[in-house]
Amino acid sequence: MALGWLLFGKGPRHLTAEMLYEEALLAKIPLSLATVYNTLNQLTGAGLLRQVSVDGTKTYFDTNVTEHHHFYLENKYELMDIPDVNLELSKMPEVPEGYEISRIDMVVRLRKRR
Amino acid sequence: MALGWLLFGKGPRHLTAEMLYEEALLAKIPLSLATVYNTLNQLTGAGLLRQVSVDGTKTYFDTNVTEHHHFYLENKYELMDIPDVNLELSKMPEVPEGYEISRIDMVVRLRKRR
DNA sequence: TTTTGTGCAAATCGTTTGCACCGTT
DNA sequence: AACGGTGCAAACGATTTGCACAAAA
Repeated sequence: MALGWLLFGKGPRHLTAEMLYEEALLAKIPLSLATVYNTLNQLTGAGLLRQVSVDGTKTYFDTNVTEHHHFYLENKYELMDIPDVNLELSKMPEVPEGYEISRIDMVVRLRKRR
Repeated sequence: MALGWLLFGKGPRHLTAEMLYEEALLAKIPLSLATVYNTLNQLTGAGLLRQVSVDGTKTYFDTNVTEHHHFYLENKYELMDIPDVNLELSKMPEVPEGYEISRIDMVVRLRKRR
């Protein structure tokens, strides 16, 4: 419950288990990292969170479960929703026989311009 | 060297460190998993392989380093290049101030049609 | 007393690192 | 004798699991 408030209490967010764990400690909610993981997984299973995989290390959880894509700021290791809704594919790839699309994950990786 | 032959000896491939390790053992090339990882990382650094992150667990390495996207067969945990080259974005999202696009990773997740 | 829910210590698993070994200069 | 390259045992970090404890039935 307490984690739910932290997660959904202030707008859309992208966080890792570690980040939420730190927030919980700051908010004087005593729990272990394992509990944070288990909670995040349960919420994901219930369709309240969406997992976003960016680079194989940390897993991000997104409180925005609508269909959308992400910017990844490589310098800050930070995710942002891509605001432009009508960013669309001009042409869907033809899907192999016997399969259907389950989800499209797009990550636009951004680096600081020098 | 031996790993190079396995990797590039027979067409474009998508494999994990573990998969290449198994192949090496079958080919009677005695080495450790750590060596496979180190070799894959060196080849990636040299621009001969491309890392593809699909779901946060295993990391895939792709021998095709040209710009392209992937299908992910969820039932077989298998990657495929998306053949249709002209799968393009109709509209590039406007990138936040001070940033430029470093790379776009798109994974179209496929499930078996029932 | 049994059953159900909750939290976490310890285990697991993919990956990286420090260092020992060996051939070369 | 010093140097450079190679391979791997052991360490590491993110995540999962089995189980102990507690509250409810």
